[in-house]
Amino acid sequence: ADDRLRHASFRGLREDKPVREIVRETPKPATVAKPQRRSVRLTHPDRLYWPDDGVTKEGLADYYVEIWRHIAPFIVGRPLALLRCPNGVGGETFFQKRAWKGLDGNIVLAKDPKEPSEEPLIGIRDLDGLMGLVQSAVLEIHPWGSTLADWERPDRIVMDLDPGEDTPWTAVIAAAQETRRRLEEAGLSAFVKTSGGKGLHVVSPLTPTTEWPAVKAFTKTIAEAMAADSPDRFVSTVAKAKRRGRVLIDYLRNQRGATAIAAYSTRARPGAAVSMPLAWDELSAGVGPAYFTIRNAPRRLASLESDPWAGFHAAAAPLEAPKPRRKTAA
DNA sequence: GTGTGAA
DNA sequence: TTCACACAACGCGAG
DNA sequence: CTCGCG
Ligand SMILES: [Mn+2]
Ligand SMILES: [Mn+2]
Repeated sequence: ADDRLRHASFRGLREDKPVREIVRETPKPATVAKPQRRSVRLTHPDRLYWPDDGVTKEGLADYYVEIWRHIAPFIVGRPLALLRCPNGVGGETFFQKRAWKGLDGNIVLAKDPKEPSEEPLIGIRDLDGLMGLVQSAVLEIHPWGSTLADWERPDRIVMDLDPGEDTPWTAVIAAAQETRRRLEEAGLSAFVKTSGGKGLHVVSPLTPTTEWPAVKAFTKTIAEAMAADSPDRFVSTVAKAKRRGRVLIDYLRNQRGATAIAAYSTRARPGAAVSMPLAWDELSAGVGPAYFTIRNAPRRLASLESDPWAGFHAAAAPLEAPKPRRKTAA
């Protein structure tokens, strides 16, 4: 069913070239009952949150109900930073990390043990919580890398790969592969997703055994090594001036309190893209960072033989103290 | 999107 | 009752 | 210290 209008004026549209298995024709028989949207009522369900794309508030809720089982492990039980856009993309937007007056009852308060006198942070427990976020006009969900069960020991690393101006997409793919190599060399597994914006994220699941400062130091070492080994391809500092033609290896997502866009979260930009987990062999010129959207993501997930990130949580490994490179005799 | 307080 | 208005992050690294 | 950054 081809629904809702697409503005003909929206240029830069991907001409849905079928990319191998990325989005399959025949959906798998859908048998599992979808979780129903329950107690949370949406005000203004027909309000356009992505006006250029014809996506409404209710469309956003439908998307999250549909992909709930995929997104849940990445957003439940963690402090969340939120990007809210009550008037949709194009209207005023603001980040919010602390509880507010009148927040939905399904959104939980989480007092940061490191700042007992501050307002609590925000979390969710279940689909109703996510629906509460939708009702609050949350268009982007940015979780911490650690959980409410263990604030100080992250259970994932994110290497955020951002192309500079004039950096070809193939260079971002190469950066992801190089990042993967180095993470695996350290005994970790590495998974890749589009960011829904301009780049890629390489994500490693961790067993939460190492505290933030050591985790950050580890990721900084990787970023700086990459920049040192290929100064023409990579930079590890955020200053934009030096990025042209290169890829920023942004390791600073890996600090206490820092966040990165969640897998499957929508982005508050024209196009209604989402951050989409991929298999490594799906990386290609034809699948850009914003290829997957609210519209085509559910189709992809319903038709995939196997979720490329199915093994994500089982693949968690401890971050070992960096081994001495090789022991030199004597 | 929501609570507040003035009109 | 209506409506204008305020409010909703913040820490880090570079220079 | 201010500024840019995400
Ligand atoms: Mn970044
Ligand atoms: Mn990025």
